[in-house]
Amino acid sequence: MSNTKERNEGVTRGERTRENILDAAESVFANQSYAAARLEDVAQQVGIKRAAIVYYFRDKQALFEAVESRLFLGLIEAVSARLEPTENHQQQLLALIDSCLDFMVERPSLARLILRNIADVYPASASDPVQHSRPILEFFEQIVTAGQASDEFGPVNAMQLMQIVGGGILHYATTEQLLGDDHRYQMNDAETKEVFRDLLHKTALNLVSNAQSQVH
Amino acid sequence: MSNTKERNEGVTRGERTRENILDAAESVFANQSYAAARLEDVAQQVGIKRAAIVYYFRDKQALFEAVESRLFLGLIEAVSARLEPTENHQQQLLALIDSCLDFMVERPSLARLILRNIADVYPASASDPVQHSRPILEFFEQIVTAGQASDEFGPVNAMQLMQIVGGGILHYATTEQLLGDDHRYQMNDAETKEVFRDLLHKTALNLVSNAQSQVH
DNA sequence: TGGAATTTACTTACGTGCAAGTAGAATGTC
DNA sequence: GACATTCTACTTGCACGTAAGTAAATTCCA
Repeated sequence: MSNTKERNEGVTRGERTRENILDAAESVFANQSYAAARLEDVAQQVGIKRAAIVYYFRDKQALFEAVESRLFLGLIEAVSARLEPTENHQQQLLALIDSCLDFMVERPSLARLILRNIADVYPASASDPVQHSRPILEFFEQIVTAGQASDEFGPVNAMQLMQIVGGGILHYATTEQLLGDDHRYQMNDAETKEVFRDLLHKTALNLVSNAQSQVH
Repeated sequence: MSNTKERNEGVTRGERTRENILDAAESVFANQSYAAARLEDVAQQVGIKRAAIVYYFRDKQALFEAVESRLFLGLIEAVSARLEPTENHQQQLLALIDSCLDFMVERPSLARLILRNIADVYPASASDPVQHSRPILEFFEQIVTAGQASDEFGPVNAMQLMQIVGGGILHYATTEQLLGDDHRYQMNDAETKEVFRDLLHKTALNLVSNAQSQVH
């Protein structure tokens, strides 16, 4: 009753192994490119032999896609849960930003996969490189469009706004160890994260505001 | 006189080949990860055999680092040229942003390499993943710090500001073909680029402004 | 209920292909 | 003719995929 092994109701050993493989593969595929990632490392992290992976996933490609799907589904679920439709488009926009930020900070593997998908002209996954991101893009666009229709937002280009806000989130979630000893931060630290969240909010609200640009 | 081949004053055949290899390698390394990139493709683009590459670059690694250095040096040069020191930190900040945006749009290969460097926990290049980016980071930080010292800027975190602005630039320069048929844009199109530049300016100025955050 | 049949969950071992690297020959150029 | 440049032909090694084997768990059935 006390330890985890005994209270996994109806979860077979195989199902656990499968999850373990996915977890390991997530970190392996996040930390290096698809081509550089080795199934040997995945197996080693799980504590099984490489060939055993094939028992659960047809090949490297299938494993990768399973990892990708699981991550994106998690994101979409997390975002949807926080997007209870409101009349207030401003709050929806901020909720979308918040949920993305929180999820990426929680599972930076996804941020890394997305960076790679963007950088790769021939992505590791399927033919359509944004098939998984699309729902998020659409959330974003719908909110902005709706906000503009109700005259709550000014005429900003939704995709450009997303490039700035989304770019910020992705980089916040991936450059933790990268900025040199003097600027290293902990993306998970509550204080740090809230400061960054405020910057994102400020940016988003400023860019969708109806006020005339102060530039020029 | 008219074509480029004829007016390379004192540039030997070998030097031209070397440049051609670098050009080809730049596109090959930009479009896919280091591990996925094939020297065969580089050679083919140049119109030589793979072994000939070795005559100029010791191995794949050396070629990659040459490509990386050339790109970063180009950026640093372009940025420096536009950063004539002024009293006005605000204009310096905008000049830095402008020069980065222009360079990335001109040579999106660099943007892709940077995205990979960020995503990779074990980057393709040397041990220090930001060795090449550092000068830019420092420009950025110095400008913000100086602006704050002179009370021109408010107390924003320089690195977080950079994550947002820099993230925006990198994504603008790399997602041209990615946003689906409905949102495809041309990053080089003057009009489109100016609109995006304004968003970046607006964002940067808003975030460094002394005004109290409107959020909360 | 206990032994046989079957399935689950792996391991060991091998084949295969691809891309990098290497050596030396051939060709071009001044 | 000598040096620079490029090619042909080969070796090496790695990582994937695949096939065959096995122990332990589960199910079947008299």
